[in-house]
Amino acid sequence: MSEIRSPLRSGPRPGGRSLRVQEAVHAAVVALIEEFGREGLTVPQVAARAGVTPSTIYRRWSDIATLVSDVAQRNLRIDCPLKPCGRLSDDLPAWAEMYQDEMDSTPGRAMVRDVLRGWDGMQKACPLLDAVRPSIAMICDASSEPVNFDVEAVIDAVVAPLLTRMIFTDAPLASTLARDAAVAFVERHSPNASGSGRGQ
Amino acid sequence: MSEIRSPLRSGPRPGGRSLRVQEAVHAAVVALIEEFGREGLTVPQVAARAGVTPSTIYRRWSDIATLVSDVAQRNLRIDCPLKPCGRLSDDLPAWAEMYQDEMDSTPGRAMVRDVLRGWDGMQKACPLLDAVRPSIAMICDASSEPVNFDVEAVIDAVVAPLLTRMIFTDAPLASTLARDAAVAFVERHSPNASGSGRGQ
DNA sequence: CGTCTAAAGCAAATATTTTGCGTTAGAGAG
DNA sequence: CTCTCTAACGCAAAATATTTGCTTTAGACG
Repeated sequence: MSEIRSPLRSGPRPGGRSLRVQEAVHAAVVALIEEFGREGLTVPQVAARAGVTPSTIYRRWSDIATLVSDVAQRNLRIDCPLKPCGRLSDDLPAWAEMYQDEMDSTPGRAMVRDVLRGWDGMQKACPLLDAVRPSIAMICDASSEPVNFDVEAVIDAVVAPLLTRMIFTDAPLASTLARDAAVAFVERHSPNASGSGRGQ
Repeated sequence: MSEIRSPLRSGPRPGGRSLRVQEAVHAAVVALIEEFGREGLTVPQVAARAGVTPSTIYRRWSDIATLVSDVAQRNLRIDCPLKPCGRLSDDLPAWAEMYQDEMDSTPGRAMVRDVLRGWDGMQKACPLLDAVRPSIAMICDASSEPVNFDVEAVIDAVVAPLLTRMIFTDAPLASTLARDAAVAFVERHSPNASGSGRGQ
């Protein structure tokens, strides 16, 4: 198999001009948000900065919320610069803490907000969970002991409470919220768990 | 202490005209959404139906997303028509199933979407969790056995995974998702739990 | 190199949002 | 009860944003 010329194959006219326009528009959104903030960002502004006409943007993204949501998704890159040591009771809590720090920050929250503004209520809001699975899987794979749970269980136990409380709670999150959840989760699934224990 | 005359005390001019305007506007939003759907709903439309001028709406709510979000919050009334029998292993899963049915329905999802559109990323998106706590507390109170967990733990274990997967997942939810989570949760906290077991 | 078309440009037509200023309802004092 | 005072509303003009019909262009494919 020789190399594929076009890197994308989604739309009918993927390469060339369309791509350039998309990149220019995305770059303009990033630049303008960084410069003036998300508030008051308008399509004509973005169009001017990107060097395209507003109608181009309206036809492709329909409105500013969708566009910003699109950009936010592209830029969600919570890479996991984590070197698993092989012990789940260390690795999972460490990752959880890092993840919380990323998400519960000004840019993290802004990303979630922007992405959610473009959500239609039916299809998923964004590949946020997809972005997280590889990190969790990597940690599980690195475990020296057998793992008796799957990635989805980790999402339910540590990611879900974090996101839910970020979005639907007023008070600032306890800084160890995700870490604690991860610790409890690992404890619960360790082979020599004592059972019942205390709540939470 | 004698009775307070004004039922509201938030704004500087709470009763009378302001209140009438707010009610008319809210009613107009509800009616128009029911009639034509959320798509394409505009401030001028709402204003016309409510019998007020657009500028009134703009000054009070700033934009249609905020207004719709506001309305959605007022109408979130997931009442719990549930008669606890006193056994957590029955009551909690039953409630969880009912809750999922409410939330993962067309109107439920629309409500969450609308509410989230108005979220600013910092303060909580809506009192969704507050609305849920009383139901859980009622079930716990009705339990004939001692309860060794708190309401927040239930939110983390059953509500959070449900909401997170509704929002950040593509595939339709398993209809027993919340129920299963509740069953596992109760099991985990039952006095005679066997411990480790298999994950999820 | 020529054809064919999705996507971009352009500009006129609409629709919306913003704003300044006059008006009104209703709370509170006397 | 009447008077005063002001937050919130109405109105209309101005400023912006959005939609739309038609033309032009880039680039995929034969």
